[in-house]
Amino acid sequence: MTSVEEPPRSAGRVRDAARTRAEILDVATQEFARAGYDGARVDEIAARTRTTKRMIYYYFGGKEQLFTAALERAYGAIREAERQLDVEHLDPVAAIRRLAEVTFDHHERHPDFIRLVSIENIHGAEHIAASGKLDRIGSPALEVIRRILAAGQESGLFTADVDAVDLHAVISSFCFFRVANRHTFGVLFGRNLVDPGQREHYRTMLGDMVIAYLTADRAAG
Amino acid sequence: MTSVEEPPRSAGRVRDAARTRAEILDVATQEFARAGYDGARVDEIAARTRTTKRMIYYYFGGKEQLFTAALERAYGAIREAERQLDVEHLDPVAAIRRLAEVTFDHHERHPDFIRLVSIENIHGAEHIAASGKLDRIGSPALEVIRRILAAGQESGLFTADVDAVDLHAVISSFCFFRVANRHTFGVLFGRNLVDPGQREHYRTMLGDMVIAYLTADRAAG
Amino acid sequence: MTSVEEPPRSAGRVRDAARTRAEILDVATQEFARAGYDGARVDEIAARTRTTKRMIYYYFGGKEQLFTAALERAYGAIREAERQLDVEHLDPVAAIRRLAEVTFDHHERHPDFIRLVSIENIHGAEHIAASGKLDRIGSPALEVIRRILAAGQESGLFTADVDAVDLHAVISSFCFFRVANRHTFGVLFGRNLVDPGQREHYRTMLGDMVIAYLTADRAAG
Amino acid sequence: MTSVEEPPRSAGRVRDAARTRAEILDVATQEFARAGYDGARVDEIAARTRTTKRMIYYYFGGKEQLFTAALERAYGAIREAERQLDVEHLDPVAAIRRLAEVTFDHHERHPDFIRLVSIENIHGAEHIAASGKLDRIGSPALEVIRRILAAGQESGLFTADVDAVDLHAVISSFCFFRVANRHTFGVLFGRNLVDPGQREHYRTMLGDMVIAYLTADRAAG
DNA sequence: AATGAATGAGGCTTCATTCAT
DNA sequence: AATGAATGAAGCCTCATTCAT
Repeated sequence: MTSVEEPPRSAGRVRDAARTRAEILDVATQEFARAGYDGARVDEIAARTRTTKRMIYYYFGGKEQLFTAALERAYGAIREAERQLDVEHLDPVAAIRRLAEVTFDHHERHPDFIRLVSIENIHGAEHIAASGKLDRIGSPALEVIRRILAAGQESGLFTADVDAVDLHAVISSFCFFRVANRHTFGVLFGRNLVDPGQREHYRTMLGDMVIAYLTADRAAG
Repeated sequence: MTSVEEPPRSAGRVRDAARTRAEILDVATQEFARAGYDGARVDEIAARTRTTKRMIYYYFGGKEQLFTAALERAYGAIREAERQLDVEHLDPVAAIRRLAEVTFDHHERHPDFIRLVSIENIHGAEHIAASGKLDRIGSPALEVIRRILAAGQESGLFTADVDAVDLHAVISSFCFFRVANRHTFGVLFGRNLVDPGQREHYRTMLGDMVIAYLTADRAAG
Repeated sequence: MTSVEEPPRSAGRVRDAARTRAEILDVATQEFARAGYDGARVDEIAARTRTTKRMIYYYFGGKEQLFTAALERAYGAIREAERQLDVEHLDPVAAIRRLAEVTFDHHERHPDFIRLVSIENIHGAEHIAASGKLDRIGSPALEVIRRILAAGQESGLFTADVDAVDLHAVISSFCFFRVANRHTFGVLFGRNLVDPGQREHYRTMLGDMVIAYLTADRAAG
Repeated sequence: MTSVEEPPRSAGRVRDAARTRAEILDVATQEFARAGYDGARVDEIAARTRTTKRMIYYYFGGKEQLFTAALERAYGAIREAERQLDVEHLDPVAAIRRLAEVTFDHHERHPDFIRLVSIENIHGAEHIAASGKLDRIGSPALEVIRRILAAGQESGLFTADVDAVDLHAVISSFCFFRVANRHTFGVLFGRNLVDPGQREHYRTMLGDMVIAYLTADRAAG
């Protein structure tokens, strides 16, 4: 009755360990995002987990390593999303728009990731600098951008002088700001940047802006 | 006995008090910017001041109020910079470019303000929401943008469908991201967004992009 | 009715602070002596004091500084005892015997001091080395020994080749060992070195030995 | 198939087990000596061993038993050294000097043993008291001392009233103090008691002192 | 108006040990 | 006989704040 498919006898524990690690990482991400690095409470993370505080230290070593692990996982997710990007069949304009939308959507869907990155910047990026996993990892999107820009510039559609990393920065800026600064922006200007009813508006606007920039006749400025 | 010319007897003290307040605020801004709200240490702020920790409580009430005061002062500075903005004599394109540059320059010059805003967003903008001084204060830039957009749209130079707040968000996004996320961006992509040698490049790029967006033929997208 | 003798109004607090410090030091000495540096519990020290654990950190800074302070006070006490030493009027033999007795008595009366010194040696004397108060403080007894030896050697009573520091080491050895190693010695040899009934015996023995050594004809060995 | 010459199948393991035990004991001795009983870390001991922490519990039961085992082995070594003592052919004076030298040399060569004994005394000798192996084991040296004293007293060379255990205490005092308290003594008096260049000096001094004491005319004191 | 002294509450971490095979 | 994974209990310390003039 026990099929060969079944995991070995110790699998239960092993799977539990992996699940526990993942659970800790989930809760830690939320807690760090909620209150910042120093504001986050290891006790609180433990309390919202099926394990104890002790286990956090057993699995991760400490608060700092836990934060780094949460950051690594979050960056892994966006890299994965970018890796899924399939724009080879699209013309340069559509491809860039698609790229902007994927970036937009990922930021929209992962506000905690955005907060983690904000927090990491408050701390001078010390954790990713020391991570080894993230140091100079770049972004799969970059290679895609490079290919699209080359194609667009070759075909004469795009202005020739745009750099891939700069373009990535421009796209990220808007996506990031819209999520990261939504609170102060909302209070200051009375406008909710992440209002679902405005999502399509901003998504289009970003694409429009990038395309306009890439196809503009610089002499016009 | 005391002529009207004479300052009141406590004037020296009063001026000292004002100076002390300002000094505390300076140091607090740096300390909060350095380590985030919870990472900042009241002891550290006091140590780097000519007063004692007790005085911080005497003048501001507590850590939270001190943070709010620092934030209020920082926002006051950028509003002041925007108020200096004199673009009435410029054509819409030049005016928008000028506005973008002023915003760019202010962000460049006040990285601590940027960090304070990042931190405030980590905390859901609770301090400015409760501030009274900042709540819905908006931005002097906004009125300027509205006027420029109206002129540009009327003259047919600008595409008709751009909103002033949205444009402000776009400009702020890039200026903010470049400073706020320079650490993670630097480590991840090996590129220093605030490299002085690239400052003019990015300043121009922002203007180009905004102008391109405003003058674009949307049908092109 | 309140006489001028009375302490100023803030004296109560000040005296309380001094008393509290002293009380903490008393209890800390006992606790460190009881269990060694790492075995000692800050919580336990606090519990046996009229203050809280927090006050220990307020007054001393931490466990390590508390240990150092206890050590400094204990060394201060023996130096004071040695400073009381008045042997100028005695002949060299009686003077040396008196010195040995004072040393013997101080060790006898301060077993906690002995333990503190044992503990400090386990830790490589790092605390006194860093103390500043104790570093190379030497001992008042040393100068006394030097004078006695000089007198004794000059008069021909003492063998000429004995060094003051060496003699101090010899005297201290026995006094220290008798107290510090009484537990293992007792279990191993079934003899209580600090048995009150044997105190005079050991006190005399030490003097006899030292005198014998100082007055011996080395050729005899 | 298995000849009688062959070790039993488990011999390899058994020998390994014995070697592992010895290795653990070596490292434990160093670690306890380094930091005291409570300062020593089971993790550290395990890390410096080819086994795991779990094995320490498997072989010894716990930290306390491990300390006891280390102590037992160290005491076994000095007892063995004393057992090697061959002074039957020497005259009483030479014999006593030889005994003092052997004790001196053993202390010199086993500073970790000295530290273990210091630590054990900090803890009231509770481990050796409970050991069974060490309780009232005395010292082989004692019997030797007794015989030498008897011979020396009988021949009139030695003063009659010296007890063997007392003499053992005197000799041990100096040997022990010189090693155990070298750190505080060094810092306090600026003199290194275990300076190799002074070894012979102190070795001779101890012998001189003991002989002087044993041969002295008590009336002199 | 200004301040030195004191403090309650909670933070992160690490220890020796045992569970479960 | 031997072991990898897990853990309860407690450790030291530091934080923002208030007491009491």
